[in-house]
Amino acid sequence: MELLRAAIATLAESGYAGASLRKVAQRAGFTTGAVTYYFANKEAMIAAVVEHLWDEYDAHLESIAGLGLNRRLRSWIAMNANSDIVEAQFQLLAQAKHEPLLAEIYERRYARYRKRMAERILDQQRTGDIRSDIPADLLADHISAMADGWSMMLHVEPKRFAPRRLSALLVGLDKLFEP
Amino acid sequence: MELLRAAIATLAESGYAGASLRKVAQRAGFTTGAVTYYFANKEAMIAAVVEHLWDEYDAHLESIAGLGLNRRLRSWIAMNANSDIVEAQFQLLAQAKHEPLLAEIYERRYARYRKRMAERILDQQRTGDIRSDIPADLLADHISAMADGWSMMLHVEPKRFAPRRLSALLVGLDKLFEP
Amino acid sequence: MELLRAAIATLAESGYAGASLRKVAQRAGFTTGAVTYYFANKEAMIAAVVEHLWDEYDAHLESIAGLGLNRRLRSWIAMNANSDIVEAQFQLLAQAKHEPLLAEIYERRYARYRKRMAERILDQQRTGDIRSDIPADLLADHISAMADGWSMMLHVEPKRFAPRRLSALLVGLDKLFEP
Amino acid sequence: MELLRAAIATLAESGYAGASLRKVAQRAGFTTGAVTYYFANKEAMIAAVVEHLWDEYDAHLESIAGLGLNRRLRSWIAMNANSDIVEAQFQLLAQAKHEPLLAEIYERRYARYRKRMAERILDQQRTGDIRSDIPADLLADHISAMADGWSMMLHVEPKRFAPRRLSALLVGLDKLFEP
DNA sequence: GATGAATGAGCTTTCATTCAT
DNA sequence: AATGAATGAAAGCTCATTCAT
Repeated sequence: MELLRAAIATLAESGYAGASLRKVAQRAGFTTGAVTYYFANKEAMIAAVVEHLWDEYDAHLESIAGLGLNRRLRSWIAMNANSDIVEAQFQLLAQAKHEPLLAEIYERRYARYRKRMAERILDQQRTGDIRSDIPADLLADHISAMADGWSMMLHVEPKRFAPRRLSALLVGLDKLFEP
Repeated sequence: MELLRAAIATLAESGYAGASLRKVAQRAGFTTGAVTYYFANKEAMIAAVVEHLWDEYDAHLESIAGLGLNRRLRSWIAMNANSDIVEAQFQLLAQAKHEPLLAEIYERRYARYRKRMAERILDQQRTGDIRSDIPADLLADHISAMADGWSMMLHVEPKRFAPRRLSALLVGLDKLFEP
Repeated sequence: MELLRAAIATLAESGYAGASLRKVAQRAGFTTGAVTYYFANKEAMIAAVVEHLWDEYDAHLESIAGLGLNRRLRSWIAMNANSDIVEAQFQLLAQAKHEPLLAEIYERRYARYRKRMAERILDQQRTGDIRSDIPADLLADHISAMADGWSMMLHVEPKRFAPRRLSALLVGLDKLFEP
Repeated sequence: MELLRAAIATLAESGYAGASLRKVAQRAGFTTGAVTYYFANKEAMIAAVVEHLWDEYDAHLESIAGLGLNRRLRSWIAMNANSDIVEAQFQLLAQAKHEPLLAEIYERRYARYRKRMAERILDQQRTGDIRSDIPADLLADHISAMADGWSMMLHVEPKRFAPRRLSALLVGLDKLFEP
């Protein structure tokens, strides 16, 4: 829906504290009343946004599932830079710790996300693309933590992700995880 | 100062959006007016909090500088679980993207923090405790990203950091970084 | 609108410094939020009040345009005494020097007001009711300054405007301006 | 005293609504506490300021008492433009209507001021410099009203007081009041 | 004689929410 | 299906005032 997209853009642009219903509605071309017409209240809208974000996130990851780790990371970084998805996710995650409803959603979907990643890594361990001396679920945890950390810093320390530096980081990663 | 401590606790408890001057003042046993007496405005208070947080964070890292990577990570995770420092940092970092003043502070102090970590890793590469086929500054980046990612998820997915699981993760880490 | 009327009454009663949105809203039977619903902010409300005041002021002057100078002044003084218009104007004028937006409105409307007055005086110069040895625009300036001065003092020195004294002042005025 | 001077300058610069004790104290190089040390409260300070302003105003008028009407007005206009006295007076007068203590002071000193002006005009009527067909006290009222009106508009409509226009206005005035 | 810490009331403004239409 | 008027609570902030030192 239009409103969800507007909410994501607003979250990415203004942060959670700055994402008022007013702003969201205005960006979508509605009045504030419309938002509370479609959603019971703000919390409900935010919850819908989170689910929607995860759907989009999962879809993107699915679309690059066949690629190698390095390629996947590059594609993921491109999404970070060019879409509001990850930034909005980050803002909502920061809020999730103080809203049980959000926390529940994140716990559930994050677990599923990491399970899939573990499966993918297991595949690559079988084909010999990734080291096998560490269980796949642990590696999935290591990698997703690193990804979270980078997405967290992307807009605060942009220099850290300049193309050349980024390549070096990914080369390093390859070495860390190669058999 | 009392107010800084109260601000950190409030940030950790209520998040950035919920950390009003009123709440901070009340927790410290002051009235709202006292906060604006000591700080020109909220932005100034937040900036003071950030600097203070980094001072404490740095002090803690300094105190465990001599230990091995594994020990350092364990101590760092203990701090995450038992102190408000990291949670408050996370809340402020989420806001930093939308407040240039904060962003500037984070950029400066984060760079310094990662530089020190790289020096420490270089030491351990020389003593043969850490693999040397990847430059120390890249490894510092990998590790700090992972640390950021974990601190980000600590309160949302507590199960991910149950003692047994945590040990496994750290064993995995050791393997990733050992020569 | 109700709010504009309430604002004018509040300005007249409490002065600019004492005319809070709270008071205005309360007098109009609204909550404070209603004021900021109709006006973007206080400055916008004040600007709307000023334009409204001038509209009413102009309408009154128009309604007495056909009368002689003496009659016009008497009618104008009656308005001063019985309506909040002039007192509110005075309060806002005092503030205009420190708010460019207000200053601009006053400059524009005052110029128009004095231009009309000059036209009226020119008419009376042609009919021989007012002396012609001084240009009409200068006389308009003299008279409007006097009117401003009196409206300024009306509520501070009420004795100065007791009926008998007032008549004497107007007789004097007639002599000053008669051919 | 330093504080009185600072208060006058602040009133002229920021208007009554903007003249906080903070600003006054700061301009005088004191702390806010010092103001309430010297004066019982804000009202008392304002009252002291008003008396001081009148003293200075009277002193200035005394110093030009011997000059002709036209000269006196020119000197008075110069004071308006170059000193804070008249502007501060104006701001306080606007407030006087809502503070009985101020109103009382203004009533008393304004009466005295106009009495002296009437005496001076009487002198000039005797020497034949001013028309005698209107009683001096009425003329004093007419002139002081005009002066009030001009001082009120000086900073709002500066164009109205450009040198050339001003001269024309004063020539007109001379004609109005000449025998 | 003057400061500096602190208060508490009040200010403008923003916001989520309600509800008649 | 959606608007627009209005609310009421809470926010950041300013201010006059108090008082121990």
